[in-house]
Amino acid sequence: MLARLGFVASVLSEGITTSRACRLSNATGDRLRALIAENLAALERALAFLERHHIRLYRITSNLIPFASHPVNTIAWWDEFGPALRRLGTRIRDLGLRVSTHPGQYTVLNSPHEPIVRNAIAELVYHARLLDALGTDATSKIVVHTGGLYGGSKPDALDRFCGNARALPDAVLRRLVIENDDRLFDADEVVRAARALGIPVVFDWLHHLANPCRRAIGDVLPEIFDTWTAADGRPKVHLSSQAAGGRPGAHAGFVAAADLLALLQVAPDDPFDCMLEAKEKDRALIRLRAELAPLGLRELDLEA
DNA sequence: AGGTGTCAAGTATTA
DNA sequence: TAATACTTGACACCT
Repeated sequence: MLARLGFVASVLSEGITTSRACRLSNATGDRLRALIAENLAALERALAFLERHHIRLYRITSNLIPFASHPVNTIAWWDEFGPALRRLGTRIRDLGLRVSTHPGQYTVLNSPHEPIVRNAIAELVYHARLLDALGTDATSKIVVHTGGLYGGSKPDALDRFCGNARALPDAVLRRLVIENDDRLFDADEVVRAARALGIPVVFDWLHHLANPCRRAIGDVLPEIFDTWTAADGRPKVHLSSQAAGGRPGAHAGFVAAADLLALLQVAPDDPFDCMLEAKEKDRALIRLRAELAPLGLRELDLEA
């Protein structure tokens, strides 16, 4: 059952971007401060948009604080911008909004290379610090992939992931969730690692189509939903449609209602949150809603 | 002002 | 060994 639809970062229909950035070569303290202030102000405008459209699921960009985990950024931004962050957090809570983050492809916790793991940890600590500074609860998640193979076996790669994950600060681990990817680790493999760690799994529909697990997904999804405890909040899935003509796994601009209907066919009856990963962002959400309405399908939380 | 090459970071594939 | 895709937008330099 569909509880909420959400989207990622920019609000295209209002030209709001929350990820102003600069090049490393001109990342001075002043420049970074100005960018942070701009991004936080943009996030506030994004929240107003979410309120107007009764959208209660949203992914905050990793670029909100530029170079947050890079040594060039020595700003104690969580202090300096603490009041602004707390204000945003209060707004988020008042809206009943569930926010999450999704560190990018360079955050690889299972790398056999120590400096890369160190950087991944720094990036995850940044994400946790951001969500903590907003004062969101443990239903605000940080979504990561499990990483690469490095010419070795999948069990070894997942063991390395679990070992490094277990050593993370609790502030990170309580928010950490893992997602099936479109090339290596399928839904079934990821759920086994997640159970070993006691953390939830975000199921990604398009990744599953590109990289399906051996077992029937209808049998795996109940196990995935079960990884979400009351403290973690509702199960969350990622939904996108295949880009026509793109390589398998490439995101389309919009999300086809048929993909959501197919997901609902195989998903358990429990309510879940659904993050749309589409190039057209908020426009994709609005359009999908419009396509669902005639089918008598709406988000459960819109009733409340 | 607009067009375009480039950008912190990793991994894996292809040439 | 080197280039490139992934995904992605946005900067920054050039015309």
